[in-house]
Amino acid sequence: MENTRCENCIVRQFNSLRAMSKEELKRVSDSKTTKTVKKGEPLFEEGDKLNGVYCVRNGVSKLSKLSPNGKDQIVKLATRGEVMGQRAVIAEETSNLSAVAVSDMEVCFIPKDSIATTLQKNPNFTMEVLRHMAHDLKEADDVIVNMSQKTVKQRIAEAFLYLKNNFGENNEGFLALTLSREDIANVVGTATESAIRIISEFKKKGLIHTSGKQIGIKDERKLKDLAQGF
Amino acid sequence: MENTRCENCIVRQFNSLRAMSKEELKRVSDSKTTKTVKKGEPLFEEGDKLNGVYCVRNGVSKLSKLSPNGKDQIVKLATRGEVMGQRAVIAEETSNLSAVAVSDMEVCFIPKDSIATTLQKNPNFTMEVLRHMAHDLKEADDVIVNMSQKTVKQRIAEAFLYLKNNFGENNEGFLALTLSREDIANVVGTATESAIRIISEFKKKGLIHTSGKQIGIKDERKLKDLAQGF
DNA sequence: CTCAAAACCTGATAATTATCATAGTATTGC
DNA sequence: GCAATACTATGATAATTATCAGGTTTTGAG
Repeated sequence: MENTRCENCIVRQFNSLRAMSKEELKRVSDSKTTKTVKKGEPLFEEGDKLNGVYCVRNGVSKLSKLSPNGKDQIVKLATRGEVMGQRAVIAEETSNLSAVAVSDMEVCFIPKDSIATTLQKNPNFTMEVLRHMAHDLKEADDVIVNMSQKTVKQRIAEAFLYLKNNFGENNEGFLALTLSREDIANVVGTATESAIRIISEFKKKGLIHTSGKQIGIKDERKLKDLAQGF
Repeated sequence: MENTRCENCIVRQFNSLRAMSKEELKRVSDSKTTKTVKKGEPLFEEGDKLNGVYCVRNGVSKLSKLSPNGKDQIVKLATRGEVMGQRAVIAEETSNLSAVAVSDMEVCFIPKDSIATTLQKNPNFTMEVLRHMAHDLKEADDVIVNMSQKTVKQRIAEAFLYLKNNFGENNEGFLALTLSREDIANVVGTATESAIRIISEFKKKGLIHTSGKQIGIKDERKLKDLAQGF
């Protein structure tokens, strides 16, 4: 694998690393390692002590947490440009989430030392990280409200719209990110069978079209209305 | 109202203001204003532009978000030492949450300027804020999992345990923080009637005792088991 | 290619939760 | 003190969601 320098990495534009100085970036670049992770493989597990953060260059990872009843709740999908493990490294705690690739990925592992020293010395960088975390926190609040106040049907409609907005569609009109039915159920927090049933219903009503695992949005207007509760 | 100086305020130990220098603290103290807020009164509303943060000296506030179906979801209860509005001020966004007092409160309003300048100049303070936000984010993840994977019964059991652990009991063995049934329902994300029904059931089973609005924990062991799903 | 495992799908049923209706019980303002 | 108002409580019922059980289809390893 060619070892692209962080200085030239486009992905950096999307995350807090853009607030680093040339020298800081150089140090990060020298200490980082690039890995490929196949779909289905874990990056880290809940409870792991993380020695650094993972910057996503390509692909998507699900961040999930095991609930006492044995089900996995997907809390977030991390894509190109996102930095995973930041929270745990900053709080100096073990990870509260597991990360598993849902598509083939290319990630850069950045040891925590180079992050920690920059955090102490470059207030711009620290502020940038802070802003990102503030954004994540707001999103988490939104998820809490959705989970507790919307029906499964509404949440699934919303999930499809989210997938379209964040990962786009391929040239056949299907969502570019294909999740298994089980993963969809774990995003919205329901039983796999319930998710499948609602997907079938959406298909029957002409809101979506499917082909195997693939799902495409057919009537975005109606899906949006449904997500809002009409 | 006597205007206690931040320098001497014990509450400061619990939040990020403890990372401020003497001079910074002095500036904050000079610019802050102290307010009392009666139970039921709002501190700010969802969508408000906040010109500063609120540091809780006494009392408790609910932080909630209106869902499209018209129900209010309580996302967090902020108590002594907590700083409200931090997220919005840092992200330079309007507040995504409303804050309403659930008991009589005493809060200090700190204009954002004195916060912002300290954020830029004192990396220790920024890091401290970052650590607090990292903690909040983890808690939010936990709430998401609870909301989506646990039953209403489990969530109510958990809420009572949470109230005991975080706000304690009075000398008659009741939870020190008394919430209305509606607020309990809004914490847990269910209909008020459902919450009341389950509270009655818990009482009948000897898990709790009640007197008017007041609730006391009687069998903590069983409540814990229930919250875990046994 | 083949076949076993995994994923998907549907039906029947049970459990959970929301909604509506109604009545009792506190609280509060005048 | 009393009426208006808000809060608490419970029943009846409907809607939502989970679970179990069975198929079918897809996938991937050998």
